[in-house]
Parts: sequence; C-alpha cells; structure tokens
Amino acid sequence: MPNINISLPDGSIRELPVGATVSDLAASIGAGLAKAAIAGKINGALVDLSAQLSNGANVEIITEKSLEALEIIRHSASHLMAQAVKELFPKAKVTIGPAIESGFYYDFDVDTSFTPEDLERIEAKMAELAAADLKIERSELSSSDAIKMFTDLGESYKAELINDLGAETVSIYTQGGFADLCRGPHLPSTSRIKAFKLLSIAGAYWRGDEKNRMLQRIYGTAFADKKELDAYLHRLEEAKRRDHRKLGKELDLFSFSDEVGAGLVIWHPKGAMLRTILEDFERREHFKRGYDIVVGPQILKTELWQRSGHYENYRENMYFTEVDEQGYGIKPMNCLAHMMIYKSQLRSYRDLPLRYFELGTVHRHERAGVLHGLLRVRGFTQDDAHILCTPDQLDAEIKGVLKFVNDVMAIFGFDYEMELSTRPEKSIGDDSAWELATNALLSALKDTGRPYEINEGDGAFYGPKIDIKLKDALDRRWQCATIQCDFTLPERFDLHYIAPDGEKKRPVMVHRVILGAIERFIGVLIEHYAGSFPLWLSPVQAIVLTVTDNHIPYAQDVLAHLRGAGIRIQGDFRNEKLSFKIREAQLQKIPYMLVIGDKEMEHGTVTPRYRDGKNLDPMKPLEFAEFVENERKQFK
RNA sequence: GCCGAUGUAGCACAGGGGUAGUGCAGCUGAUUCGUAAUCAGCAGGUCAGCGGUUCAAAUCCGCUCAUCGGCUCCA
Repeated sequence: MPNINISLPDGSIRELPVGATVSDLAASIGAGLAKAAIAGKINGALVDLSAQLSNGANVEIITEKSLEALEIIRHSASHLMAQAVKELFPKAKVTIGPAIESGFYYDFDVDTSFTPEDLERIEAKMAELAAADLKIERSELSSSDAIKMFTDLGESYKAELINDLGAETVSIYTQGGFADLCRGPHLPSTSRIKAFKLLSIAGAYWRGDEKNRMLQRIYGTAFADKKELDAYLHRLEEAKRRDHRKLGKELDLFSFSDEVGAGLVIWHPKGAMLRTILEDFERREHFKRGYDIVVGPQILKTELWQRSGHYENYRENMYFTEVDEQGYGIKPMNCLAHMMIYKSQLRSYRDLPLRYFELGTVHRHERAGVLHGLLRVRGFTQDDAHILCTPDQLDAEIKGVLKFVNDVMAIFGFDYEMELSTRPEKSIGDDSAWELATNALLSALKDTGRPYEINEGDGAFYGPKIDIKLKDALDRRWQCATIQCDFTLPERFDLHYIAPDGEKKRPVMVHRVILGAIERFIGVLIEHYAGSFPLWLSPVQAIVLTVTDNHIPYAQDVLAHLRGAGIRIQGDFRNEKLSFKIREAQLQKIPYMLVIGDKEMEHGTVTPRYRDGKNLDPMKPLEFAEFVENERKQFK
C-alpha cells in the first residue's frame, strides 16, 4: 500500500497510508493527542479531523489549547443551539450563527420572540444533545442541490445565502438530523461541547440592515472547559460591579432625568469636580505643548453650517433653532469657530503651525436606542483641537499628537491600540493631498514603534485618520482619541497663508481629540478604576472623622486648614461610632480618612487611614497637605 | 428608528382588580464610642405620564416618555 509524507510543525516528517485523515495522524502521534484533537490545520487552513491528508502537506493538530480552538468550539456551540431551537421550535428558520469575540450567536426568524424561559429550555435541550454524543459530519453538495435541499426544508435564508455565495459547491454539516450550511470546521461530536451558557436575547436585522426583517438573536458563550466559562462569567459580574451608571449613582457623580431629556448629563458636585480636575489637567497639558486656548459660541448661523457641508451631511444629527427669522444650528462640532479665528487675519507661513484648542461642548442628536450612560450621550464636551499647518509641517504635527496621546494614556495607566484608516471610494481631494496626509500618518505611526492596524478605505470622505482605542482594566476597548486630516474645510472656507515666495497657499488641517469626550472618558475612568480614583483625580481626597463630640472643635480646625491648603476635604462630625463613619467613607471610596481622637488632639496631628485599611503614621495637618500635593504632581 | 424587557419612597427590591409593603438612607431622641453598620421612635409614595375598560385600576388594554439588552463580528 502506498504511503504519503506529512510535515509536522516541529519539522519532522511522518509517513501515513493514503487516505489517512487528520484524526489518523493525531492517533499515530499518540493516544493522548488523538483524544485532545478537535480539528486540524492543513497548509495553514483549518479543517475537520475527518479531512483527508495529501502527500507533502504541512499539518498541525488543533487541540483545546490551541488559539483557534475557542472559535471552533463556539461555532459548534452555535450549531448545537440552532439544533436545539429547531427541535423545540420546528417553525423557526435558521439564518446565520458565527463565533464572535466573546462567544457566539445565532439569528432565527420566528413569529414570536424568545422569552428568558425559552432560553433555559434551549440550554437544557443543548445539554441533552451534547450528552447524546452526536457525530458532526461534513459533506459537500453542489450549490443547486443545496439550494433545493434548504428550500425543501423551508430554510429560505440558507438558500439565499448559497445563492449569494455563487460557489460551485458548498459544505453542509449534519448532526443527528440537523443540517446546516457551514464553512466549518467543527468539532467531531456534540459531546465535545462541554462548557456553554446562553446569555441574552436581542433583536437583530437580517444582514444588519434595518430595511430587512427583524430576527431574534440569541447570544451565548462557550469555552473549552467549565473553569474557563466560570472565569468568564465572573468577569461579566465584575464588569457589572464596575458599571459607571451604577457607580455614578452610588458615588453621587451625575444623573439623568426624564424631565430634562434623554442623553443629557446632569453633573452633581462630585462629578462636576471630577470634570473640573480633568479640564484643568487638559488646559495645562495643551498649554505646555504650544496650543492656544480658544472658545467658540454654542450656536452659529445655519448659513455657516451650509457652507461647511454639515447641513448637507450631518443635518439629522443637529439641533436647530430660530430667532428673529434667523436660523441657527447648535454646534455638533467645534471646527467652524476655529476656521473663523484663522480667517480673522492674513496668515504668513511664519505663523504656522497654529494649534487651536477648545473644551468645546457640542450637541448631537444620537438615535434614541444607542444612548448609554455617559458613554453615548447627546450633549458632551470634547477636548478638541484643530491644527493648521503647511504641508511640510504635517509630519511633525502628527508625531506630536501621537506623543501627546502616549503621555496622557500613561498617566491614566491605559494601554491602547492604533488603527489607520485610508481613502474610501467616495471621497474628495486630489490624490497628492491624500498621499501626503496618509504618509504623514503612517510615518508617525511607525515612529511610535508600537503595533498598528490599517483599515483600507475606512477613512472619512474628507481625509485619512488614526483612531486610538484604549484598553481598560478589564481589557475592553474604547475609542477615545482620534486624529483626522481634513481637506474639505480649508477648501470650503478658502483658508490660505502667504508662503515664502509670496504666493497664497492652502494650509493643511488636522482635527484631533485626546480624551475624546470628557463624559465618555469619565465613564471609562469610573469603570477602569472601579470608582476608586487615584488621589489626584478624587473629587473628595480626604475626610476628617471624629471619634467623639469632644474632638469636633479641633477637627473643624484641621478641616479649615487643609481646605485652605487646597485639599479637597470633607468632615464627618456626626454622633456615630468611628467604625460607622469609616464604613461610609469606604463605600464612598474616599482615598484618605483622617481620624481624630484624644491622641491626635493632644499632639496636634491627624492619623490618615488609606482606603485599603492601612494607617499612615500620625502627622501634622500641613504635612498631610504636602504629602497630597506631592502625590498630585506624580498623578498618583 | 427597529425588536424585546423593565418603570412601585432618595436607593435596592417585594406585591398585585377592592383605598400600598420590606431593608437601607432621612428626621427625632437616647448613646460619646478608636478603624466596614449602636438602639428606639417618627415620617416618607397620584405605584413614570396620559387615555380606555370596570361599580372599582398601581394591577387589565392602548399611546407617550424614560431605562436596560441588542440591531458592524456575515455559511
């Protein structure tokens, strides 16, 4: 019998009989591997264990520990769920069900929506089908046969998908009488799906398009084993515990009100203090980097928005008002006033670059369904700047912004990822301008020495951009900073500067934010720090706690002194036990509690207790003030 | 905007066609106490808003508003 040679990842060659499968290969290496194997990779392409090997192939065995394993497990879990749904709801039509970053989902077309009780039933059915150890088998059909098969089954969505694929043949996976169109690969049997959990029900449009029919989506997750699943569920709990909406209420930072309007933040004293601290920080940092602080008006004439193109392209998101028969638009962006400042004088190349910075409050009419705490609101303040420079200066300016972003993220302890989005099909501006700007962004990205991704064709119609996504303590990504080149506005507003040769030239404009929106950034900060802000950011840095009423006069003295020294401090002089006051201060996540009893009064000191429960040595109030100031300087 | 769920005291929640309940917070009093909850008493609500059904609605129905989970992860 002839043999074939297979190369393994370690470089070794194995000889197997013709017709051998990935599974056979695993078995030939060892019984343990055969048992752990869930799929294979032939010449870099993922395949089933049942896939046949050909001579000279490079083959890798995928086990539960492999990187690709999770995706396969989840994809199979999504099929298992579809099978369970079909058994419980025979009329349901299946559509698509991929593995996603955090698990999987499957979309169904059903007449009545699923209930939480249905979810439990489906999950129980899945467990039953998994225990039945059904073989998951792959077969290939011609597209026309497959379309006929799915049409006969009443699965019109599947037929539509195959039709759109336009391939000669398609692959079908079958498990215990349930057949699904799928690229694969899959686990060899349903019993290999060992740890899964259905999480939520949601509506989702067929193919994500709101013109299409609304389907019922079930989200779930699956892992290689129970332990990992539990760890994931635990992380979900942790995220819930850190939810900024919950903490915002508990720490009395902000609120929303039906009477005021959806998506409009009401900042309470402590939240407003947090904002103020961030805003002061921003002004200082921008000042240090050669930005000029400017302020534009909240409303600008509608004609101006027409000229800028916002009226044409962004109108649905804007609020308008009319007074004395003159229309005004409430600003959704800050750029227009900045343009006007530039235009207020004749500019020389010697004046450039100009960097206008504004903590600009804007209003955008976001769709009702997308509002979400501080993370998606209708009124917010951006740390917005527009840099106007010569084409030659573009490169250095962008590098400067990326350095700025890096410095700021380090202070908050955020890691981040960067993406470059290039010219889309529908865009304006000439090729050389796009090339210049894209190269400037690219060279700045390379210069950072950090990894970045490129999204071809994902740029704005008016220019390429870099998006920065920060990663919080739970490894979630948040889009905050963005750097965009803009060819439209200098054109539309006919901006120019006088070049060394005396000619009028068009300046280049860069639009950028560092934190993005203060509101969103605070939301992210709350979750990142779980409400326990570092001392420099804490709206209340310390609280004076008295042991008995006898200590109140001295405590009041301490409070006044420290407040005078610029410490954000409160007092709790209520007739309550110390432990009661500590508990409350602790729940408010106040960094330092200054305990004052007989000893402190006698020595003229305070005993600071940090919120982790540890006491510092007793010290004079002014020493404490110096200590806080020192920490602040280091952003601790 | 669309699909589904939810809306009861400041907060967390229970209840449910026959004139609203618990805990915490609040107020009053007692207690004067050293590192995460002292005790007692009192007060607090047009049950999101509007309309309908009914002898009777917080409860059932409709609309509106708001909140929550989603609607970009493509066999």
